Amino acid sequence: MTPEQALRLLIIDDHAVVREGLEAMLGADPNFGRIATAASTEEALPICESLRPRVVLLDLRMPGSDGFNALEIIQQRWPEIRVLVLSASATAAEVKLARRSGAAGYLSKSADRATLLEAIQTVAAGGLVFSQDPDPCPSSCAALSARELEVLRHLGRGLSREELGQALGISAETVKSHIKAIFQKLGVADRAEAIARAYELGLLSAER
Amino acid sequence: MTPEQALRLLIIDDHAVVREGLEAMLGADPNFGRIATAASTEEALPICESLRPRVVLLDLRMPGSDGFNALEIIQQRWPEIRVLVLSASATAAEVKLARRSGAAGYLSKSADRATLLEAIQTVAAGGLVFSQDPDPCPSSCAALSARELEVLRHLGRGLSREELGQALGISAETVKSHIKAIFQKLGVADRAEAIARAYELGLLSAER
DNA sequence: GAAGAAATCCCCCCTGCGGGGGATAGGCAG
DNA sequence: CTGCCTATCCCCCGCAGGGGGGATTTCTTC
Repeated sequence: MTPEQALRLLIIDDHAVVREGLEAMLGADPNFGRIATAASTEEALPICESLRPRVVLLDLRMPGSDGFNALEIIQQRWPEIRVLVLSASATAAEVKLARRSGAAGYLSKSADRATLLEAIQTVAAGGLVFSQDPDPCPSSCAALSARELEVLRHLGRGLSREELGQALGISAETVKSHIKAIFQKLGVADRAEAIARAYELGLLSAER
Repeated sequence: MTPEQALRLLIIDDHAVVREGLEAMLGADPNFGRIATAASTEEALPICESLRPRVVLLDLRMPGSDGFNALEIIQQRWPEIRVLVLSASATAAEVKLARRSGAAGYLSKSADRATLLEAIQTVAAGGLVFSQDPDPCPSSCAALSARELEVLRHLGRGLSREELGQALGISAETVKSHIKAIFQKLGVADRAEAIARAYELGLLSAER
């Protein structure tokens, strides 16, 4: 493989162990050229500009700036960059969202080395890697509407219907309707269970 | 360093990336002897028996069997093994619990290579590593008691006070007391906010 | 042994929550 | 044009949830 064909790679992950680990794993492979690392979105953008990596390995769960944020920015500025999302937990909703946001692939960190290498090659070649969908949604997994998701987030902040209505500029009764719909779609009975389910499904994320 | 002094190590983490990553990082260091890896508690125990590692690197967040589970079992069977806990998020409550469960150290995955190596050396030497507490708890971060944590988990399942009381074999009034204490310690106003805060603090985990 | 925390149980009170039943308007697809 | 979905708003009603007071026992910790 000539140097021109060497695959330039950027790893974005806030965990040093994962960064150095991936670097060590992939650096040994002759297929890869320069491998750069970044611990945050802010750090990553200038590197994208200068290095112009073919593939970016991106961790979605990062404190501060959301991983989705980075994904969208990168896809907007450099559409030719192939983003392979690495995530600790593969929620169906997250995979879907990542796909829609322009990711070329989605891989669990539980994936072994061979799977990872193959996935990188695939996305570098222009392919998609959204193989395994362990789909944690049992049935009737109707997606929440944007409004409902917004209401859900406010529920997690402990707002009452009245407060929530003021926050969104709608009446408390409307809030009630949304909450009712949320309960039905998530198959839960009260707010607490709704929040728990939302975290399990990845609709809400712990890292903020 | 003679072979007898070489530090035998066991890495327990369900993420292949982290496992191979750590192995690659540490394998290069001449201080270490054999390095074994395990993806689960079940896998780890026989390795502990045969390898008798001086240090175990343990990821607390593992699906299926809880990381704490592994920690307690290892400390009970092989008290001489030094367990260094590696976790994605360093919650004060988790650090405390790990310490009480017999861990020799607690390190965030965000720690850099040098910090990690130093931490391993320290715990291997019999020292403790509970250095940095970036303490995500702003103030009055009293740790939840075991009972309160149990109540909290049931809250996330949508149980009423009465149901929860029956589940735990106590009266609904006692449940109320526990919930009250939880609200106070977490600084929240209702169940939904409590669940959200619990996920943010890592008291509850999306991986189950 | 005193102090403290944790776990258990009890009282009153009142507000907000959630279930049930609606209605109206807009948008988008068939 | 006729559904279908979403978002918006309204009513009644009963009870669980949460705030405010307590109390007792056990256990650890100093």
